[in-house]
Amino acid sequence: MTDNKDNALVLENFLPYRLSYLTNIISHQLAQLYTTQFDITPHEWKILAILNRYPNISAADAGERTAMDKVAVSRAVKGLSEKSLLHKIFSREDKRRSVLNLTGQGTDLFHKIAPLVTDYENALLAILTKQEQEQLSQLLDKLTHHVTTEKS
Amino acid sequence: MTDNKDNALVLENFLPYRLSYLTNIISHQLAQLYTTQFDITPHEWKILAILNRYPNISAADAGERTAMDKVAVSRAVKGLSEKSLLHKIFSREDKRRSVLNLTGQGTDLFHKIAPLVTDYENALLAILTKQEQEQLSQLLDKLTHHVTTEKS
DNA sequence: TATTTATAGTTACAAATGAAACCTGTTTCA
DNA sequence: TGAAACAGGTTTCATTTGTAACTATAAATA
Repeated sequence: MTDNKDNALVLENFLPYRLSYLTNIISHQLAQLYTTQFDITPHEWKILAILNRYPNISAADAGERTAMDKVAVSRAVKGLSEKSLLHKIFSREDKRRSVLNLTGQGTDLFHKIAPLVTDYENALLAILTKQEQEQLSQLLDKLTHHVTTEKS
Repeated sequence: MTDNKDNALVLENFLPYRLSYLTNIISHQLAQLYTTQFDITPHEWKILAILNRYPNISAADAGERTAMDKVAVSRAVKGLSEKSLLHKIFSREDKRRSVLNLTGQGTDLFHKIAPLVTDYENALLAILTKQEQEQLSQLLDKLTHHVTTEKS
């Protein structure tokens, strides 16, 4: 597969670059939606969202589901906890393992932010046809599956 | 089991999240390809690639083409320069403006790294049909155009 | 049981990043 | 002209992030 003449590498046509360019803009715009109005970081928002969806999970579980590393999770949990947005205890069966839950305030905040980000997503999707949305979803699945299962 | 009546925000279905997840993995794998073997950062690699393609451009031009901010460009240029991979002069017409070029060593390094990253891209694309590759390209264009023209 | 190995989470330190201040040189325009 | 505004690039400083070391539990094994 190394049959390329390598000056075929043109950054603006290069798939990883194009993906990264798009993603960075979207992530930044999305973060703007809540960092400006609410005192919460993107990492904290992820944890807030995953705990709304899956209560009672551990920090490790949350990291698994959000693809965040454990240090980032630990810091986000600490931040949310200090703002009284989540409640942490340790499991009685396994005292190493945390059990995380949103507080009432945390749930309230989630419900304030969620419409903002879903509106943003909807605006994005609205420029695609139903068929294109489906294509995009399948392409992302296919690529994600590839890069997560392939080993170097 | 999935009690999510309040709204539709489910992280694992959320387009910006899925995009970001995929992109982060790809960026990381890609960086591994050259950071382990060569003493060069991702920012430096971007500048190396863009200068191979467009010699004699300024730092501002390079930033424009790579979507890097000027501080990141400045540091990458400094790093490459210290490794004798690029040569910087200032324009005679406008002494503020830099004129950047790869050195012989810089060009050599580019030609070592380029096949690695294009092979990676090809392996990614190989799991898609020609038609899917075309779809992906069009979808990225459409989304990118939308998020860059819409004012935030 | 005692010893080692592994897991969950935190902390410490170093490197990367971003925002703003800071040159220096160029343009604008009264 | 000459002050003000602007543009290209660099530096500074505070924040974020990632890697590795560390604490404490739990599981494996011998």
